Amino acid sequence: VRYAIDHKEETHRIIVKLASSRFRRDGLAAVGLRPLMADAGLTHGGFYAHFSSREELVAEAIGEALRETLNSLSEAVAEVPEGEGLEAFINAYLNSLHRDRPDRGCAGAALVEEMAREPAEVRRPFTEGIEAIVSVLADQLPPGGSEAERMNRAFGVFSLLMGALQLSRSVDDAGKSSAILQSGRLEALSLARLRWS
Amino acid sequence: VRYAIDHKEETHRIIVKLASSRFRRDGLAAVGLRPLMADAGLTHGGFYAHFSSREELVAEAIGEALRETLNSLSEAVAEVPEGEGLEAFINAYLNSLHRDRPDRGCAGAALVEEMAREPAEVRRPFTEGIEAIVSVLADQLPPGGSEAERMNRAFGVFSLLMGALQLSRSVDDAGKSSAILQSGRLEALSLARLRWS
DNA sequence: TGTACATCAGTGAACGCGCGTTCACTGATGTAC
DNA sequence: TGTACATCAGTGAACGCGCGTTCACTGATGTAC
Repeated sequence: VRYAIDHKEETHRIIVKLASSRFRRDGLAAVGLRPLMADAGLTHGGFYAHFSSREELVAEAIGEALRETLNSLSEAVAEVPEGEGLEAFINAYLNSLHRDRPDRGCAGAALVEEMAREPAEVRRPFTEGIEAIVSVLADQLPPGGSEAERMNRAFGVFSLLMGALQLSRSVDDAGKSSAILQSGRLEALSLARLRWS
Repeated sequence: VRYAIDHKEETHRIIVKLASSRFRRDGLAAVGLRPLMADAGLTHGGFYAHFSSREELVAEAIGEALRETLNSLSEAVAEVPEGEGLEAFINAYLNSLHRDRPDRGCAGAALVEEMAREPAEVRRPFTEGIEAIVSVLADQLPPGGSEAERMNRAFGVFSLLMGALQLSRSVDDAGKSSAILQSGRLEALSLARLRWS
């Protein structure tokens, strides 16, 4: 079969996007190449025309997932008037829709544990993606503080948001899950608004 | 072979303890029953004399892991004078030793993502274990606030600690990892000491 | 214009491997007589 | 006291299955002549 000039690039892009969703939904370990390629409308043998190994796909998919999250959080912040970006960020991150759709959500919350066991090739795009997201949050903090202080606080608030989202997904009771989301938003906001020391 | 009366119970206990370490270190998915039983000095066939399925082991091991963490955090708090329990808890949770030994550490930080995909049988002991740990933290908060407010704040602080520990394990740079631990301790302490509204 | 050929994204059988689970069997000891 | 037997935690071969990876092959199209 002879294809259009950009056909292969397009296929590559589709596989990465699909993988970034599957990895977030099922975890890195649970995604097989055969079902993945089948979902993309292909057979498994073609995989190695696009990637040298499964690990290369993981690295690309992590980057893609965090880029999506960065974009959607940046949009949520950009949509509201000056000064309301902090609440917009927190509300966009910690809500029941994000809890229920990990496949479209933050790859940090979905994959951070598995990242700890991955080689540098995979951890690098992860680290960069997380830092970019935390930087957006740092920009929404109240004025004041040094750049380092602002990043430290943003990392703290982001850790809280990520941890609370994970707990809301894992707890064995719908009421407890909602309570974690709601109190998480309040506590994150309180910490983010703490005066600079 | 005929064994001592409590021999089987002892073997059962050893398998659960070993599994709780392996699960935390390698993730639920990566632990096979054959290597696990071999580590316990047994062959894989004997597994089903102790557990009806792998899932039953997972549920028991989660409970065991969280009980260990509860005990070690309770001890850390009990060792210091009245009023210093909060700092003791935070410092015991967010440090480089805990970061580097997930197999002996908090099962929340190590397994919360995988819990989200497990059946109720496994999520129940997880939820109970996390609540017990958060209760210990709530008891260390400064006086004031309703019981609900205290638990909400404790959940916020614990989310921060857990998220920061995970990020410190996943980031691709030793300096960044240390910075996350240190700023995490400070931010967690600031949030925990916020006056009650 | 018509024909032969090169291209190359994608196909699918095959590789060795480890997985969870089942089950007929082992064999050292305590018990019954 | 001596012998036959029941117990049962643990053994290890076997089951079907999906995994990541390799590789000889396909076949519709664009290009060369």
